[in-house]
Formats: sequence, structure tokens, C-alpha cells
Amino acid sequence: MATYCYDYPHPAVTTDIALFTIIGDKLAILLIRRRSPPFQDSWALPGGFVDSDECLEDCALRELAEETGITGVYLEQLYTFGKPDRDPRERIISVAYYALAPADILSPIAGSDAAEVRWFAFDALPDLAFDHRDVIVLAQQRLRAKLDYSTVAFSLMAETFTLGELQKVYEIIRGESLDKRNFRKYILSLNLLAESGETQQGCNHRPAKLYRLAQPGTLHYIR
Amino acid sequence: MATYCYDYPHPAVTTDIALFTIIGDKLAILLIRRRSPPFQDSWALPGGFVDSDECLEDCALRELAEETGITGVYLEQLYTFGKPDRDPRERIISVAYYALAPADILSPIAGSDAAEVRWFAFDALPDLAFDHRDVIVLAQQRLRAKLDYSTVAFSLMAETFTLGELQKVYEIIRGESLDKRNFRKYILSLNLLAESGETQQGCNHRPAKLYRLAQPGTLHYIR
DNA sequence: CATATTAGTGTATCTTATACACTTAATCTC
DNA sequence: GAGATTAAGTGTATAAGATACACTAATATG
Repeated sequence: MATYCYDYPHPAVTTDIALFTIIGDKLAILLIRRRSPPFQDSWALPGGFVDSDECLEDCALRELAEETGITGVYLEQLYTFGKPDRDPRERIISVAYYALAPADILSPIAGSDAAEVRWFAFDALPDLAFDHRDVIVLAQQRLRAKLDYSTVAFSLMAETFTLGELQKVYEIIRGESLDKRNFRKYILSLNLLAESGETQQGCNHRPAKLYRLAQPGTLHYIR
Repeated sequence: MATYCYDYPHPAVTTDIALFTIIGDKLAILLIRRRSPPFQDSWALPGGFVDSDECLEDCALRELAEETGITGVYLEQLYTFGKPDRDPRERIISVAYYALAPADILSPIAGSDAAEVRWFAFDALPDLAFDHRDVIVLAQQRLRAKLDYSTVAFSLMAETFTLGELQKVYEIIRGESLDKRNFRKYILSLNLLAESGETQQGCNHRPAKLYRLAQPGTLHYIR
């Protein structure tokens, strides 16, 4: 194998991705079971080393795809973790990203570096490799804060969704129940939703109108 | 010189620091003139390579002290810049920090890697090395946003200050003038200030009461 | 002693956020 | 198919917070 030499020590750089979705009525996060040491067989965030010619965001998307098969998520840089001893092998600095995807995303498939891939409820995480628990906690705080001043929550919705489903997502992330009428007033006042024209199918109650984003893929800031 | 070899390419990692203060009635930022290539003689943010056993924040504080002599600032991680070609020498990933200090801080003194150190008005920046203009623009946006939901502005104040001086700082960062009575009502309602008991000296008008932080060094979040 | 300069103070109005309950449309069960 | 069950859908009154606004007070200067 080739070796790469430098005049002074260089750390390795990785990206790690905290991908959230909503499953049932819980916030869930995607973890992989590590195939190799260190922390072999431990659960960890997907992620890996930055290639020499790719930018950080591309690395995060590539690692997520390689290890879990998931693509097309909303992705945002979170924080860079760099304590000298956070990896037992060598100095590794990790640029952490958080990502959001609708729950109807294709089921994850374990890739090369992962023995297993699974969604875990945020409130029932297993022991985690490295400092990945810190990463997840910070990501969840960011998500909750951003709910108040942006439209991040829409990235957790399928292409069409009901206002009830959207309210549920807000309630899960904020950890408190919301008034239905006030919530709908607020959301509709943003003028970011359009009625799809369809209604919900196959529910044992009055079917709700389906909405879609007026400008899909755009993150808006409120206030 | 020793060489350090790895099985696959490692990027270099630096920190860069965007240190803001208020000078006169302008937002100002500290720049150094680079002593060595690349971008020799260009203005740039202070910063430098992460030592193998120091954490990222320590690196930022050390580089700031070494290159400019300034210590004791408020420091917060901003964003990590990692485009593959952002440095012509080799792959360099930079963890950017922004920092705040009161204007009465000791004058900066050029250190080893800096031929010169100077404050520049934010609205009159020179040409900058690397992607440092992007860093500064992002830092200013973060500062402005954070003004609304935290007490960052207090980090720009001297130990004691008048409400008029504090209002001036808010006006400069927000780029608009504020109503005096409403501003005072808002600031005092936070219950974070204590009267020092002293008043301003040597001004050719009614002297203002001096205030200090009730809990110095603590950042508070509003709302 | 008149002028200039900034400090310091209160209220009325507008805007936004909150609290709150019933009717509707579908499915399910007996 | 009648009644029960479930979530959808809708408006108003009140409370809280944000905004607009003008004069008097204390010091220095000429």
C-alpha cells in the first residue's frame, strides 16, 4: 500500500452523520453496527474518512449512501469534534452533520463497513462508539431549536402529508402537545403549503386534505 | 526534519479566528498580514495548524495569542471549511471560530507568522487570502442572528458600560437605530445587569449610570 | 448664564400568541 | 343500517408582548 508522508503530523478527518426520521410517534436515528475495530460490534453513527478530492458535504453523503444505502436526505453541518483522544487509533477530527428524511424512505441496507443498520428511538439509544452520543444530543438540540425559526420539519415529511401528520412531527420534536387550531393557523400563515387536491385514503375517520410544499426542497427562515 | 507517514492521504487541519470588536461606531475585525507564502503579504484571519495533542478550541486561542498577542476573548465554533482546493499547497481543512472582545482590549502585537496586525472596519475589508472573506461574512451573519436570542453582545462591552453604549453596539451590529426607551426596557427586563454604583466621568453631558454583568462570563439565551 | 449634549423616564396602541368546543366525514361493530 | 369511534376541520375573545412617541434632568462649554 502507498504511504503518504508529511513534515509534521496530520490528523485524519472523518464525517459522521446523525440521520433523523420519525417512526411511529418517536424521533428515530439511524445507527450502524461496526464491522471492524475499534469499537467492533458497537453501534455508531454512519460516517468515514474524507477522500482527498471531495468536499466535506460530499463525503457525508457518500458515506451515508455506502454504509446504509440512503440518499436524497436534507443535510446540514452541525459541529466539528476534535478532542485529541476521541479515537484510540490516531488523532481523528470529525465534522458532524445532521440529516433529516421522511419516514417512508427506503429501508436502510448495510454496506461495506457496517454489519447491520437500524433505526433506534432517540430515547432508547444503545451504547455508542466514540463520542457519538454527544454528537446525537447536540444534533437533537439543533433540530429542536431550528423548528422555531425555520421549516426544517418539512424535511421529515413525505411528498404529501396532512396537517395532522405535520403537527405530530412538531409535537414529537418539541416534546409537548400543541393546540390544533393555533398550529394550523400558524402553518398556513407561512404560505408555504399548497393543497395537493387529494385526500387521505383508507383511514377509519374523516379523511384529511393532503398538502405539499409550494417550493419543494427549499428551507425557509421564519421571522 | 521528522516525517510523518500514513497509509492514506491526510489533510492538514487549521483553525481560523474571526475576532470582532467595536471601534468608534463600526464593527471591526482583526486581520494579520501574512509573512510567508502562499498569499504572502496578503491580509488574512489569524489562525494556524492544529497541534497533535491540542483540541480545536485550544488551537484557536493559541494561534490568536501567538499571532496577535490577544487573550481572554469570547470564542465559539463557527463552521468548518473544507473544499479540496481552498489552499494551493495541500488539502487543508479549516475549523473557523468567531470571537468577540471589548474595544478596550490591549492593542494587538504582530507575532511570529504575522508581519502586521490591524483592525479593519467590517465594511472596508481589504482583499483577503484563501476563502477568508466567506468566513468573515458567515461570522457576521451568525453574530447578528445571535444578538436576537442570546447575550453575545455583552462580550463586546468593557467591564462596566452605560446603556447608551450597549444600545450603540446593538445598533451597529443590526445596522439600524433602536428606540431608546424600548431598548432599555428590554435589556433591563432580562435581569442580567447590575448597577456598578458609579457613573460616567468626563463627558460633556449628563453622566450615565455604569452597569456590569450580574454573572460575568456567562452567555444567556433569551426566549 | 445660555447653549449643547446625552441620560433618563411612562403610556397608549397595535400586533401576535394563547385558550378554548363543537360539527363533519369517514370506518367499524353489532 | 344505526350507533359508536376516530380524527378533520373551523372562529373568537383575551392576554401578552412589541412598538410608537416627547419631555425633563444633569453635566460641560463658551
